[in-house]
Amino acid sequence: MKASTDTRQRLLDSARELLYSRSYGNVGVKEICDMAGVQKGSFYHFFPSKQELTLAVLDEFFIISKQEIFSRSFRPEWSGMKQLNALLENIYVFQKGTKEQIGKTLGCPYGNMSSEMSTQDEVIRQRLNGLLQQMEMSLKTALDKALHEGEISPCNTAATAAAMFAFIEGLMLLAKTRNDPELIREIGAAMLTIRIGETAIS
Amino acid sequence: MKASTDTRQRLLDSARELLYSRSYGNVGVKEICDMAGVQKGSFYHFFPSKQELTLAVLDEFFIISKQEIFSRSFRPEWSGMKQLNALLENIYVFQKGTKEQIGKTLGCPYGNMSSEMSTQDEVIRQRLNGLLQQMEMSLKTALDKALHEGEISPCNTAATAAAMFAFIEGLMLLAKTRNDPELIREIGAAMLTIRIGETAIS
DNA sequence: ATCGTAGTTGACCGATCGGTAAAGCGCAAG
DNA sequence: CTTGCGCTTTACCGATCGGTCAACTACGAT
Repeated sequence: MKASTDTRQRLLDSARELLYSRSYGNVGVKEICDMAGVQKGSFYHFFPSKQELTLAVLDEFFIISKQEIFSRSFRPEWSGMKQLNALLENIYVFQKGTKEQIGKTLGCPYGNMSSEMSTQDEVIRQRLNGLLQQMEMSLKTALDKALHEGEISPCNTAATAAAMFAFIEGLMLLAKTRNDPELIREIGAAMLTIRIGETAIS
Repeated sequence: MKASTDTRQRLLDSARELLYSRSYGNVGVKEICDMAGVQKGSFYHFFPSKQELTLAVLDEFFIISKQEIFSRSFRPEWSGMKQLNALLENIYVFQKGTKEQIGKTLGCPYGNMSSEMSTQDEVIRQRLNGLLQQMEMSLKTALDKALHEGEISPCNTAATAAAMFAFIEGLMLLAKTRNDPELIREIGAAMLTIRIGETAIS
């Protein structure tokens, strides 16, 4: 065939969609191949195993997340708090998008994968943990900015960022369970009230 | 055999352990039967399908949660805020227990199941949603108590309870991803700072 | 003593699982 | 023209999947 070089990419795309909308254990490589229009033997030419495919999907997801969510939220010209607000809004828009497209609120791809696989595949767990830490760091940077610009009073920004990130993950999980992205709008703003180690002066 | 009547219970116990420590899609009914010392045909005498077994496991998990976590947290003689603090502590103790026993932090059984199954099985999703709402209601009751006793200033307790619950779920998910229950201790207290609809007077 | 029934057993179903092997393809470099 | 190679195709592997089935056992009620 001539469609040669994009075969890997089509496999990646199909796998991303299927793994995100379903799960690791409930999606077979046969199904991924069918959606991509690729033979199974060809799959194993590009990926040595389902596990490696999953790691590649995770990495690609991270790139997409940065493009669609993070770069649209953490704009340098915005204040720290405005950045955090934008993050919530962009997450809402993303979740609402999938709901309108396929009728389902899918939640966080990393959180989903972690729930299922963290106890079963140590390599995947560590990859997930690394990606999650990077996102958490983005929150901390925004918080540091907010602190530096006087938007918030002094606190432990590292711990607060971790707590805010936990809140976001839980928020997406609950939105998925209710199959309703509006939950993000309804209670998302509570994230901004989270604080750890606040030195309550004045 | 003579072990007749407890066969169903042994199946339930095995399934609970396996589904919690692994996942739905990665645990087969054969494996559940083996652990329970039960023949597969016998399994289908008690449960019409893997789905029904899962629903039963969820219900039993809820009973256990109430015994091990909720009843030890929401003691009527305690103040609302003390109850919420106790909840965090009991969750920590529980997660730390599994880590010490099997070396892994398993997170929330409902959150795990929801992540994997909410998009694939509507019946399971609804059951999960119902259980989660009940737990959220417990938080609201504690918050109302705290408000009534003057521990906190007026706010939207229903929305605040939902936000606190989201935080807890995210907290357990992150602890699972890091495979470290200590995270619950490190940032768990942030839950108490969450507030929605606070009418900031004075 | 007999019958109904709850429970058990082990074989079996077609389908799918992740993964392998080998042969064949088009194409570019020699 | 030929060789080598990236890629594709097809058939296949043993294992497991969720679920079914009929035969069988043990026991309690009549």
